[in-house]
Amino acid sequence: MNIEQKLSHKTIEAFQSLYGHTIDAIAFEKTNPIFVGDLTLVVFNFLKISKKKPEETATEIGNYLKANVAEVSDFNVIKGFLNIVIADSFWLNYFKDIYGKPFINHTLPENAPTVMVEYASPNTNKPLHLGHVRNILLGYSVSKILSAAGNKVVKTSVVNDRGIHICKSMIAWKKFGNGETPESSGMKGDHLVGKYYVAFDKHYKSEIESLKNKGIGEEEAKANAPLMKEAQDMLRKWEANDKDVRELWTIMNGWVYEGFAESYKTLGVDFDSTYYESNTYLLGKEIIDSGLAKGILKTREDKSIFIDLTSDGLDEKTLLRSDGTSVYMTQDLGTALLRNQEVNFEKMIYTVGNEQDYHFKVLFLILKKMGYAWADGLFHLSYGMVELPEGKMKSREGTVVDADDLMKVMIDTAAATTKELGKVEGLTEDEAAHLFQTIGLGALKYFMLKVDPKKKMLFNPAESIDFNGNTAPFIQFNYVRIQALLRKSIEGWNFEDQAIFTPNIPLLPKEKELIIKLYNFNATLSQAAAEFSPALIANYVYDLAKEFSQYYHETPILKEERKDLILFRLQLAKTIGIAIKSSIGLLGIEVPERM
RNA sequence: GAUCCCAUAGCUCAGCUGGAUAGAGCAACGGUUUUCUAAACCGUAGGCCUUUGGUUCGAAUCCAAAUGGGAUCACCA
Repeated sequence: MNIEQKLSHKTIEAFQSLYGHTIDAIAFEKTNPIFVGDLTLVVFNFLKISKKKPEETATEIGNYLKANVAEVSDFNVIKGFLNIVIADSFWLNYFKDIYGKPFINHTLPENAPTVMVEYASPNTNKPLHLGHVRNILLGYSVSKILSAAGNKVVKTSVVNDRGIHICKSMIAWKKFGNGETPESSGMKGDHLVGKYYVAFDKHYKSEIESLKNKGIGEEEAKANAPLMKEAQDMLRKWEANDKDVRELWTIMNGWVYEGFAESYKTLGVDFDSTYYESNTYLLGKEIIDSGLAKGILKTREDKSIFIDLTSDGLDEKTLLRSDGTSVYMTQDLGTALLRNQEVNFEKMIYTVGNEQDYHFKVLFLILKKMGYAWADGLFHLSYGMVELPEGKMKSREGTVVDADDLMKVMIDTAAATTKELGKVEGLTEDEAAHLFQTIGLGALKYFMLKVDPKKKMLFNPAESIDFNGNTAPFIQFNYVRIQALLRKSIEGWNFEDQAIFTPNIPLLPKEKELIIKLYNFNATLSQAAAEFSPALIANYVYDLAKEFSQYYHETPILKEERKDLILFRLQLAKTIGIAIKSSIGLLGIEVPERM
């Protein structure tokens, strides 16, 4: 039982004993820093029960708690606010309990619930871009958070490897590629395929123009341009399993996968499973049949099948076209069912942009209406678009901010800044490269994850590569500073061997604050897991690092004269280091040992 | 036309399960180092929390409407 629960419990007891009234729940909140105290109870709501003035009620409760709860050392009352002071010895004992223990328990209990997290979900006709980066970082971080919170997490991805888009790249490559390969060109595979996607677009547009010059209307020109005809023809051949088309498709997708793998590796993310739409696009018929049998789905006169959601405030949604082929929704229904059969998840998180809010609302509703119990565990982790400042980064037709370019810029900037600060001395080339990557990617990841997922975010290239203030490098720097402190201390004496704890040392206000921050780790983790929000972790770890930074400046540690204080401060610093590493690790960010 | 999301300092964002004087970072200005590594710390300045109404002892926070911004409403994915 934690201290809040104990206090709540005792407060309920107090109401019973003082006023003969039973209350269900009591919530303490953090005391506003401008007042003395750690936890505060607002008593306005209970005046009807006490039938006394706010001050009087608060004082009576305060007296009861002070007398009956050992940890309560004092209290004060201001208007209807009862501020409770928790004894330093409680915090010191708490610190003693957690010292040397990991913040995150990596061994899961037998009965840990299984959660599937989907993210990335790229198309195979072009490289990853800025939008994918936010998606991937969010999904990966949520996976880590859920895992740390005691779930068995299965990271998964759906690859959109079929359709007109990849046929466009294939056609363009056949016509203009002259057999170019990643090996022959030295280009990353996904970029090579993307290049032909852009080439298709360019030639397609000029075809449209020339048709329009012949007096053909825009719509007709778009539909009848020879290149588009060829792409559509290729898609039909693909669906008919044409040997040549399938072969080229396999080769070009293979290039893209190699490219993606490299990007994922640099980004430091991975997956436990991958679903390919070429395998799943026909799924969902099973659900359709069962839905028809249950009378949930209906057939129109033209044989198309739909579900009527108008009573739920939504529209009619078609699930099978009149020619019997399936649509996006059908495929998602089928994939959800397949995944549930395969991994038997309790929760399934879809990391997909908010432009698909409606799609997922409908998807989940249909599955619920179909009676699948697991449909209640489905969640759309919806995130806002990444916007760019106007006029920037739009120079190249057909490309937005490329993920690989972006990572390179971040790493290069980290290298330049590190060198400028003269911090590369004594590092081997490999060590330096790893450091630049840790800092550069850390900055990028933190920049994207510190913002509430559902909000759209502005990506300003100039500001995002800032390494000062509320950034990952600042947090990493504080971790590094702690490590330096620990290294220095070992030269003089081994504090580890003297882990004798003195619970009656004087605790500085900042030290108490830091211990409370450590104490809050578990609550923050639970909340982040419940809300699927890496931003909460980002805020937590920044606060912790900032508090430590202030503490470090105002408090001597190794220069302190009392040995027991040196010991305690080193132990505190060490524990904060572990907390920083654990927390920021939940964002997929590493910490260097030196920087 | 309908539905959904967003609106807090010049900029980027916290705070939103109602509480006491709304917080950070960046940018601006001024300080701190013969060092437990300054990618740091301290200070100054900067706010009608979009507007209007409602609920409440109490509203940035909850409700309603308005305004502004974004998204969605295919037998596309």
